[in-house]
Amino acid sequence: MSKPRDRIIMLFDLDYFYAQVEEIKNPAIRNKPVLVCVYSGRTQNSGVVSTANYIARSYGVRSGMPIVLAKRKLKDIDSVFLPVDHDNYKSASDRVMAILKGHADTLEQVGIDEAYMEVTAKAGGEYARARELAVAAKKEVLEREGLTASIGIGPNKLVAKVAADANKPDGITLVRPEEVLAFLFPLPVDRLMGVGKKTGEKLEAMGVRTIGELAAVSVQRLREEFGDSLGTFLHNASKGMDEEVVHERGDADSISRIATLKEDTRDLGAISAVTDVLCAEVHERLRQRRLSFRAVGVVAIMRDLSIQTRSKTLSEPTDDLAVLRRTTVELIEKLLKESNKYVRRAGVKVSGLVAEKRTQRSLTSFFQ
DNA sequence: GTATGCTTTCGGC
DNA sequence: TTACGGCCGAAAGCATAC
Repeated sequence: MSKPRDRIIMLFDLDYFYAQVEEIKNPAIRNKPVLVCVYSGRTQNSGVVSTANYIARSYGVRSGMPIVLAKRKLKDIDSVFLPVDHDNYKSASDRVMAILKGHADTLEQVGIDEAYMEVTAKAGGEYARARELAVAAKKEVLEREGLTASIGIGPNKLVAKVAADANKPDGITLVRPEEVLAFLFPLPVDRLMGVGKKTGEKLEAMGVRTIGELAAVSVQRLREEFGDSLGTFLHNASKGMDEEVVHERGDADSISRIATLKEDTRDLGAISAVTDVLCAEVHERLRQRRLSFRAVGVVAIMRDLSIQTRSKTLSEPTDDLAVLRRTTVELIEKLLKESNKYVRRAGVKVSGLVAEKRTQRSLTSFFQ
């Protein structure tokens, strides 16, 4: 068994990304609360805040907050509400990621505004040099794109991620291996990636609030409470141990579209009318990437915001829009049969994506 | 028992 | 007091094959 060499990993995280891109596009809004929103189209202000700048956050506005609630928090404050402009954010993101590649051994983009950077070789294994790389990356992104970012540096992805969150916006946080425990222990457990609402509440009930308190619980106890997988993960994470490798990611391996219905309904025809459009949009994206799909999934977000999904794997891949539509309707029908709730939003997803083979047309269809 | 595949849920951004 | 998007990947949970 060979011992893996010590790694140095950075997490690069663009600050309040969508809102920051909007500030660059229109600098006049920079000194006001800026909220980039997803408008669902159901009523004038139905939808949620996707990203808010730090001025808006100082009034209590948060990502995922209903727009109407954000409006209430900003009553009588001169604020800017903008709809998402995904194409613009994507092109800014692409340019930033291209810059980051030049500062890393390996770049793993996560979402539109974050990337893990393995810098072990580039930094020669030295944290002081890793910091210089972080400074250089931030400088180049600021000079070329006008965007600030926050960076965490540590011995693995888990520590790098927590470190990046420790000093935002426009910060660099470096945690050397010998500093990991002192850095993590005072922090609340939910700062660990993988500890969300559910796990956080369960830990709270066990009297565990901080990462240090989590580290004091035996791995046996954690495995009893959370199962082998999550229990082992929590134990390792509490001590800042993580072996996840930084790997470049290819294109997404699923394509999905979802939309909010004009009104809640259980009518198959009304829902199909919407999913037919979503299917066509998914199909267009498949066509652009020259892909066939082998699995189809539907999702329904019900009136009470609970989520139901159904999916079906086909016997062989296809690129046929009619098959996509038919399968979607079939799955929605099944879902409605198995739930009595009203549907608020409906979505379609294809997965099992494979490079399109030359479509083998049957003799009958060939002669038709 | 282990490996693999499929469906559904969870949760980050 | 309520309020409420659109993506994505990972993992859980279960079934089947060997």
